[in-house]
Parts: sequence; C-alpha cells; structure tokens
Amino acid sequence: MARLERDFFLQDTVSAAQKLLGRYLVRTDGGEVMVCRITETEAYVGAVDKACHAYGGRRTKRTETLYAAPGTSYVYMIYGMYNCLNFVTGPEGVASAVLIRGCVPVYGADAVARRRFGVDASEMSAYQRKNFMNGPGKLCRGLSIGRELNALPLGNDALYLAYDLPEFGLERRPAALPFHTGKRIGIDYAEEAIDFPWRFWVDE
DNA sequence: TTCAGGATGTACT
DNA sequence: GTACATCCTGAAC
Repeated sequence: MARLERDFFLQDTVSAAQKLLGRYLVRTDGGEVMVCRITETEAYVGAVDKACHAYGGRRTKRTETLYAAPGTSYVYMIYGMYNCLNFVTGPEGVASAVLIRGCVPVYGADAVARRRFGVDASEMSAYQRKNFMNGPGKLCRGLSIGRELNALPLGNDALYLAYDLPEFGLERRPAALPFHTGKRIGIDYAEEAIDFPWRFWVDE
C-alpha cells in the first residue's frame, strides 16, 4: 500500500487537484474500512482566490487549518448541516487546499450506504445510486466525516489517501487520467474567481 | 426530468 | 444579523 505523502501535497494546488482524481480515499470508522475512488475535485488558492476561505491571508479560527502542513485534512461545516472535506496543499503557512467533491465507493460499499441512506448498497434505489457520493456534503455523510476529523495530520489511520490498496484488490491507476475542466460550484460571491477553471472531474 | 424553496448551525460583521 | 465551497423534497412538466 502506497499512501500519498508530503511531497504530493507540496506541489501546485491545481496540479494536486487534477492528480487526486482516481486516487483512493480511505476512511476507517467504527472498525469498518471504506474505500472510495475520487472522481471530482476543486482547487482553492488563498493568495489569489476570492472563493478561498483564507483569501488575502485571512486568518480566523476556521481558516487556521488552511495554513497547516501539507496533507492536513480541512473539514468545515457548510449551510448548517453538511461538512466538506479538503486536503491542505503547499508549504506550512501557505493557505491552499483541494476540495474533494465526489467519489465512488470501491470497498465497503455497504458501510457507506448505511451511513448515507440507512440501507445496504444492494437495497439502494436507482435515484440513491445516482446520488450516492456526487457532492461534498454527500461524500462526508457517506463516510461519517465530521469536524472531529478537521486538522488531522498526514499519517493518521482514520482518513488518508493512497495510490493503491493491493490488500483490497485495488491497483494503482494511471498518473494522467483524462479529466474534464470547468468552473467551480457554489461560489457566486467570488467575483473574478467565479470563472477560474479549477474544478476537475473524471467520467468514472 | 427540472426547479424553487426550505432546512440548519457556525463564523464573522 | 447575514452569509455560506449544499442537499432534499415536492410539484410541475
């Protein structure tokens, strides 16, 4: 098993967002292991990006995590009832991160489906299957990711990223998966940053 | 299938 | 008090 390490998160945030596509997100909760393949990401770069919580060097209790070491998790609550998962990029002291917007379960799908819908994966409706983990709030619900997982350092076992997981029959995927590029979602307040093409996704 | 509206809590003004 | 890196429901088509 090869985890994504510090050097991965030290690269340019936009590159990191692209290269996270196809990587495995591994979550262990209540003794259950759940693995998902990442399908959608967005880049947030504090220095130049009005959509980033830490734009212009903004430092508050919430944004403090964005200045942490590369690879640190950043989980925040949005709209009162959902959480969003990010991983911090760049050197310590530089505020930038990649938002994980979507993924598909590849191991432990029943555990994910129970957290998401309260039923096993085989009992999901067509509608539920279609809307399983295709959004940042849904993804956190399915993996039981809350703010207690905010600011977890690289190297923890509760939540990490990996290139491959041979113990679960999951091989490493190509480094340069073909991906789509577009504008980010839900940042209508961000002025010129609205149009930054920093959202990336793969078909599968 | 698309769409409007509401839910809900925390951070920050 | 306001805004928010969202999602679900129900109604109309």
